[in-house]
Amino acid sequence: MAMDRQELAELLASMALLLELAGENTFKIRAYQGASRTIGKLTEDLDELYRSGKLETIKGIGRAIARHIAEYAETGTIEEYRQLKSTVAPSLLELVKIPGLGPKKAMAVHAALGVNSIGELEYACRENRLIALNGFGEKTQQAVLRGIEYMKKFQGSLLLAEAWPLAERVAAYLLEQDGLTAAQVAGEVRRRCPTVREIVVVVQADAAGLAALEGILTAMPGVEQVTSPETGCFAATLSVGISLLIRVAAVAEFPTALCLFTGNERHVAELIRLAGEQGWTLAGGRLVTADGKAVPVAAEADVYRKLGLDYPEPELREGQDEIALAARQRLPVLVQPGDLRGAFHMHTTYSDGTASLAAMGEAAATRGWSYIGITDHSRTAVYAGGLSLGQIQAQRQEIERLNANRPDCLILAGIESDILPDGSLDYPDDILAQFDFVIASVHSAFRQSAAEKTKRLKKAMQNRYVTMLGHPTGRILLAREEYPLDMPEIIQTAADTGTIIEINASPYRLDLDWTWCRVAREKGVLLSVNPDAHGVAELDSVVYGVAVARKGGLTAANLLNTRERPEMLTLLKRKR
DNA sequence: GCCGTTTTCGGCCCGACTGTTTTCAGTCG
Repeated sequence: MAMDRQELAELLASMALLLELAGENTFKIRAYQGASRTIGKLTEDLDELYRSGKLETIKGIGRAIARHIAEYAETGTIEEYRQLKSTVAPSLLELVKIPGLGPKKAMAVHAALGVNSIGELEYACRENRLIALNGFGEKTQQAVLRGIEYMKKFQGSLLLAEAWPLAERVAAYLLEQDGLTAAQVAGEVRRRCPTVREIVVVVQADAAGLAALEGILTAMPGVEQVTSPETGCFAATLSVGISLLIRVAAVAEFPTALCLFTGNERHVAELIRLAGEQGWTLAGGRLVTADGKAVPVAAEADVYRKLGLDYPEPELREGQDEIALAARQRLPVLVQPGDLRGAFHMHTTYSDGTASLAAMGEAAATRGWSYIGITDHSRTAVYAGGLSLGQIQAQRQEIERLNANRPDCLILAGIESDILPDGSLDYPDDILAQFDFVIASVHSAFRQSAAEKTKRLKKAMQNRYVTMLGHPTGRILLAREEYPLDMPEIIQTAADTGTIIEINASPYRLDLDWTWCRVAREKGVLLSVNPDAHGVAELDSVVYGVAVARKGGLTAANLLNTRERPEMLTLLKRKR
């Protein structure tokens, strides 16, 4: 059986963290970190290297780590990892997740104060006990408290990319049970919200199915504490930490119930108000006329039709202007994943990606794309292996070779250039001019004021070689707040300068947020759904970016990478 | 733990930022 290169890389990285928490020497830790990176980015066949006994020819892999890899190849695990894990206090692994608390400080509070959990750490802060420790002070204690607050805020939420497949699994599981004849995901997941607090599934059940449901849920893997707050409704906590809500509908009521449990509160209130205007009631899975007759509803779209509305896609049902648009037959025709002709913003083994340039091109072609834009990191991003001037040349030459051999998917040579604190880029214009396109992104000096940051981004967009603005707000969902920014002014500048704004489709970012998409659209700003892929599989993140675009009411015409190749190439050059 | 030799140990990778410090350690990207 072939080795899972990514899993092995993660295993080695975990060993590095465990060694750090075990107080091992820095250089040993670095060796494991380096080996992890090397394995993650390896382009040669790892199994072949193992079979031929050549693991140690890889730079950064010596005798000890080669032995670990061999063990992994044979057994799928590494014994020393298991031992390390058993010697390091599990609470330390919890504590290092707090932003601002690294391994050293986590070890200090654990060793000196006996802190064994995040809760205990918070208590110790409130008791003012951290400031007594060496290297700690008032500000560090405050920072730790802020970090804890921040973590708490995100407890009970999952990324869409985690919640979506989970919700679909729950629905599929329920559908297999006797007496349950339909099950569909509703709520935040169906609306494709970037983060999800509650999974909602609407099931259609007969009387027997309803009676059995509590037992079915209790027996479901990953479910804790099932309650039934009202008839036809079951609530549970999932072991992943978010809640699950099951809404039961009778056969004739399923489509209406699905509608009522998909839209957000404002959307549904608006529907109920519209029904009320004609003396009807909309509740409990039924639409009832003034004289008490149930309006027949065979599908969700019928609910809207009976109320005089076009069908709004679930993503739009956020109680913005979608009802008004639906009433005037003015809903946008939302972009779909199949509309994409290619993608920009992806990394290769030249910087911090895990797949080679050739592999990314191959993967794009198998997805039916007719172009991709490679953007490795620029030289300021030393931590991410940013490209030197020499590497830029080498990469361009390789791209030209690949393009000569593979005309179906054109590879464009781009760069993700860092926007420096003063708004200039980290290559001079004559270098930038050599790229087919440039994505400009912020990766440093996050703590500027809103005014400084806005000025910084505006200056970058005013550079004629900056084709796109990358992840505009810098947020990491459930981990890092977006930095303060005058977003309307940023969007206006994009419009004025012809800069394309990225919808970063990484499920950890989804940045630009969907709420700004409509503003961009109204200003005539072109957007691009960019996977920000660091490996082949992450190219499929575009699905999440398309979800953002759809939620923001965008059509295929609002996006760059829905265009056929010639038009796309023209648009890339329009600032130059 | 890895590397590279001037063959058997000594050095190993970056820069900004912050906070706790009198000269540096820890964290982060």
